[in-house]
Amino acid sequence: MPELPEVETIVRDLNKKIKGKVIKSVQVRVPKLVKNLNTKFVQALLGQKVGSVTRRAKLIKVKIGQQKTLLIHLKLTGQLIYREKSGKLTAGGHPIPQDLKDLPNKFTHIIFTFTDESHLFYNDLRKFGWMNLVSESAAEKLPNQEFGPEPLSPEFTLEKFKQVLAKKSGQPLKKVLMEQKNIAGIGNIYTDEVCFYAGVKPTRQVKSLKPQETERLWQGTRHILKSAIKHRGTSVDTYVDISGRQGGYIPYLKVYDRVGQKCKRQNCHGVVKKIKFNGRGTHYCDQCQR
DNA sequence: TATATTGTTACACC
DNA sequence: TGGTGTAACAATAT
Repeated sequence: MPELPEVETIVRDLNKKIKGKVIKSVQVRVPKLVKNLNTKFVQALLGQKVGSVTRRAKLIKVKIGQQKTLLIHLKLTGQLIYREKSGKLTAGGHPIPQDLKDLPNKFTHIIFTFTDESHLFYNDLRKFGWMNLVSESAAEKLPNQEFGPEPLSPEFTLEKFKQVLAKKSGQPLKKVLMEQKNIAGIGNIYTDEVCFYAGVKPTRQVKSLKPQETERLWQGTRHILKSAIKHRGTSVDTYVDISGRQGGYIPYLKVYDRVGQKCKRQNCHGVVKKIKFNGRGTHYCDQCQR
């Protein structure tokens, strides 16, 4: 499921692959995935040149022509897959999920074709994702009302993190870390991983955190997100990059999806537990997380 | 067939 | 009015 590191990986790849290409055709097979869909959606895209691709939280922003931006949210199971004209997937020997070898497949809902006959496929098993074509100015303004600071930006200092926590001192840690208005881009996987890094249970009340724990949470947020980007994200579900390759961060997961397995902390003999908390599957080691 | 899945949002409530 | 907490929602696999 794409969170900040997975979306960042996709954005970087899109910049390499589709920036500068001109849109030749757009096929919308499942209309509900396009917000404000009308005849102008396709019309406004045709013949336009793709500009730079950026990210805000888990939202992908694709500049279209001079004045428009295409917003894309992958939600749980959205995939963007880029394919050259030949249609052959060249992942350099990496394994490709069977259903991605031959596209479009039954989960392909939107298809962009560029003038060089390359394609960008939007696949979505659950159909929870969406895209929306908006004016560039709207794209610049809107996200800043919806999202807190980017955790990897220079503005996300320890002081800033403390301020965010101070406003939510009565809430449980996990809830605060996952709320996009507080900090942008962290989802269920990386929340659990950050809490493990800091040696703190995700269920802790924010106001109970000691200064040292707060600092480790801040460090952990930055360290883990950076590391996950370096390894091109985590594929626990359907996530793949735009070439169909899975992310390489799975071996580095300490608690997420490791229920019943031995704690990876040195000298800790605990076993990873899984509970339902804040409505979500939550993983931690109760030996070394306090 | 019931259930789990998760990011987002609608909505009830104080 | 605004903050908060809960439930609903999307569709599918198992």
